[in-house]
Amino acid sequence: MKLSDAKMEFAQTWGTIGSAWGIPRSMAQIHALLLANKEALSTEDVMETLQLSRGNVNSNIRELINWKLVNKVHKIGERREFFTAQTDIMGMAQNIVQERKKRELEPVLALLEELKKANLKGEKDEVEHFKKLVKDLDEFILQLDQLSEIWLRLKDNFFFKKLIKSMS
Amino acid sequence: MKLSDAKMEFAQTWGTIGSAWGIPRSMAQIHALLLANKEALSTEDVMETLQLSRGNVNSNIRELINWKLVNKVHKIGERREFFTAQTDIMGMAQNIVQERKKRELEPVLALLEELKKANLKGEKDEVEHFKKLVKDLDEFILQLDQLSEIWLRLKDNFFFKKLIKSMS
DNA sequence: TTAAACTTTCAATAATTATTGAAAGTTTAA
DNA sequence: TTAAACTTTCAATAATTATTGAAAGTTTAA
Repeated sequence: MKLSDAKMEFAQTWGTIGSAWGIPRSMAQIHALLLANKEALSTEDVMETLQLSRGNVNSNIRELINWKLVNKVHKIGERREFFTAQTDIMGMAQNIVQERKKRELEPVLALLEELKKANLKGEKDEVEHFKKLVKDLDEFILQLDQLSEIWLRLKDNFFFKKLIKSMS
Repeated sequence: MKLSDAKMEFAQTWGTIGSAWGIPRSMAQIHALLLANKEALSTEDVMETLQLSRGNVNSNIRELINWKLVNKVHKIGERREFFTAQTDIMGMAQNIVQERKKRELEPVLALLEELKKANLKGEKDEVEHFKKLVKDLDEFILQLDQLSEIWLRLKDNFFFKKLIKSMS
């Protein structure tokens, strides 16, 4: 199998998975392509390989940079910019989790806060049920936060890793 | 604030969050509505409250049942079926994780397996880089599995919870 | 059986989201 | 300065995904 074919297949699959998780297909593809290449690529390289338009590649790369998944690289003697993906996979996952937390967890927390404060008018049983739901969701999100702490530890704490394993 | 308004707002927000995570908006809305209601609701109830068509509500409820997030309820003396959401939030999260694992993790594993076996032809450095990527992703997925183990423990192991906390 | 009550399916359509690519903007070298 | 090299923007359009609702299917009670 040719390396370039392997790269393409990887980019394709990554794209499909990504779009199942609400990440734009071409953003995921570009990310995969940069992950798969040791050398930094230019916008033009990416356009050609993945058959995407300039605008698309340009804005998706910028978005990937926002997510801290991709870095700019300056090559001496070259005008245009090149890009590489963060190769530390655990760090990558960390960044994705952080970004999504910021984007999606915060609105939920705001809503829960509002609903907790509200003085709800309605049938007693139903009000109780709803209040419990809000409380449970709040606890749930707290646990998510705890879990992301563990995740951070797993990344670089070998002892902790072993501990987890031994408890399984 | 009227309880019914709180419910609607909750359903709306849940729908928005859901769709950011690749879950169809109306599926998430229906789920939220059922979560918010103590009493089981009929297809008709949901249609009316969320202003959705019969077909939409019907198939999304079936999908929610597939995900084990919603249960059928038979009311005596009633022909039609009623539905409630699983109220155990941790169990709910568990089910969501499991379902997505099945749907999206498995295809990645299959791809990685294939790429690991492949005899890649190409420039040495680049091949090495790519092989490392495949290996790293494999390890990463292993860790995700471990994490889901921890998640299971967090759900009902108070001691373990404390342990984690004490290490923070 | 039958017919009313209810559920499911699925082709047509609407709504949303991603993509294009030309034009405008910016940077650099000379 | 200028003009070539490069990047960014954004309105138009394409592609995808969700939704509708009527028709077909199924179940139940009598």
